[in-house]
Amino acid sequence: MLSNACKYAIRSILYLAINNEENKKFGVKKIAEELETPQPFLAKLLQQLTRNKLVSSAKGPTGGFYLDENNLKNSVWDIIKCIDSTDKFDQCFMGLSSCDDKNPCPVHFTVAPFKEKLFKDFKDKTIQEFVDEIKLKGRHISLKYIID
Amino acid sequence: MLSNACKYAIRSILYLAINNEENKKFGVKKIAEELETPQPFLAKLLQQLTRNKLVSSAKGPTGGFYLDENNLKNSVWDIIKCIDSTDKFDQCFMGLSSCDDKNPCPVHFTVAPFKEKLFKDFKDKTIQEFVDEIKLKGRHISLKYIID
DNA sequence: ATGATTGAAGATAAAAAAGTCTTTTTTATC
DNA sequence: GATAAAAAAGACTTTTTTATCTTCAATCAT
Repeated sequence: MLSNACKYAIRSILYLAINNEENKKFGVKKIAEELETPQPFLAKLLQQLTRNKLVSSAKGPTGGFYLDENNLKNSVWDIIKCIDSTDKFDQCFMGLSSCDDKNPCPVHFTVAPFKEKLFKDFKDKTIQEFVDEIKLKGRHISLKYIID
Repeated sequence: MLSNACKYAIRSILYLAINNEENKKFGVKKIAEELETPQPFLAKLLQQLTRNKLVSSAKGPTGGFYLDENNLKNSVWDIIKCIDSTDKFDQCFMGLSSCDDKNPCPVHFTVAPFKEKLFKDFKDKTIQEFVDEIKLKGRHISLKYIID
């Protein structure tokens, strides 16, 4: 459903949001290591996110990526729009060009409520709200410090 | 989640199952037209399905593809295994290499029950049972004769 | 000032997925 | 038997996705 690129992008932004502190920035190297993603590929993605104002950046030593107040007001949906385009979410699981409650594919009524829930997570919440919930509920977006 | 190839394959088999009649066979051209899929691409897929005994075929004039009794005992899951491999279903929606109830990604508890339901549809039912339900409940797998 | 560090940008490469084309083989029918 | 219709097989092409590499620009620290 989501491309690798988009997964990396979402997790990067969540990583920045979770570790967000006044004047703290993170280099590509650090982020790529934490999330276990290919570094140069992630660099390109962060550039794209920065161009689209989903992430903030500073060059030079002590530079890096971070989220400002406005960045935190975006949604996960905005990230998907930026990297993947959201077409896939409208498309039928079975590949029918038209699939809805009236003319449902065999799994339509399994997929539809799932999409509804995802939309609630991705569209309605800001990044800030999203990570507040992540922290509250103990979700994770990196694999480096898993409790087993 | 499913590749185009796999969607075409599933819908082809469902098409054959729905229209299954003693001694009735369907050529690639017919199936591709009905399902609105690229014909030569579908031909390759049907070959692959035939090699793997998910579909039966007969060459020569009056030949074509059809499902025999054994073919109807397979599941949609078998088709997915044949065309796509089922790895994607085990993978985390966010791309984490380990994501489960203990160490869940932010959308794990949204995705997990959805997968459960899909598995019930795809793993537990035979093609025959699947299409019986399709007929009973009025689902569709082609787009050509949609009631609007 | 200047050099080290970090992001920005663009070109390029590799791999996977999607799709096409051509030739061969089988077989029913005339 | 010849012919035509259909699947089988394999090579080939195109597009998309994923990933890398190299050069340039900015800027902090000394």
